[in-house]
Amino acid sequence: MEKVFFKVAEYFSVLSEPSRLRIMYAGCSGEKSVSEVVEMCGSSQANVSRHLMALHKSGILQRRKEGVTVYYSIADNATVDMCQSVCAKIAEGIH
Amino acid sequence: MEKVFFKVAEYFSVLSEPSRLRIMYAGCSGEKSVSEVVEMCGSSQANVSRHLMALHKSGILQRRKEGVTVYYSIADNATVDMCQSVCAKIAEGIH
DNA sequence: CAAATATATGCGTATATATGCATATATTGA
DNA sequence: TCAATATATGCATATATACGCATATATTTG
Repeated sequence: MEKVFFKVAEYFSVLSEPSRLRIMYAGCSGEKSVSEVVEMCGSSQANVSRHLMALHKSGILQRRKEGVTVYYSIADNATVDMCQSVCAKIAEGIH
Repeated sequence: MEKVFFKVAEYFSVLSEPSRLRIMYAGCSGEKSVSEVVEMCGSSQANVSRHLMALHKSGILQRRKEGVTVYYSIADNATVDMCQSVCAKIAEGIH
């Protein structure tokens, strides 16, 4: 199955952007609306919205709409654990 | 530490290319020379060399030179385990 | 319905990078 | 030293995408 390489690459690709990792980090403390993430991350609303959507489409974040507000939350703890492992590995390297 | 986001992103970025994942897969069966990887992956020598170098610089592959031949091997089993976990997750999704 | 608020998206641009091609570099052997 | 082999790299190009900006869409409230 040659397609798996592309799927896996696509998955890692979602996690290969500092902005999206910042958003993931913001999400670690619980469900957040788009505006809340915007405030926490200091990026533009348009970009945050796009990044959240990307994380959602890849299955990493859940999306819930309540009125005009959209809430995103971690759907896949395995991904967060993975990010933390990598963080730890890198922190080791820095010391 | 804001820099961590960039470091982690950079790490995932190395794994976000099908060609490099193919090379990683080739490396799973043990140490390989550049030519061997070229033959296994069907990509050009120039590209394979560059990808191997990238994987080496990120600390995922080890590099050993013996005469004119350069051998690369998995230096970081954690990364391979991670790739396999992601593979499994994706395989689930496909069914 | 009009205004305000929250979110998503179209478009242009700048930047990163994967690849092909040619070539440089290094090592071995005749 | 010259040729052959293995690997690395410079350069041009095509493609992907993050971002800013403006705007569309949806929902609530007056």
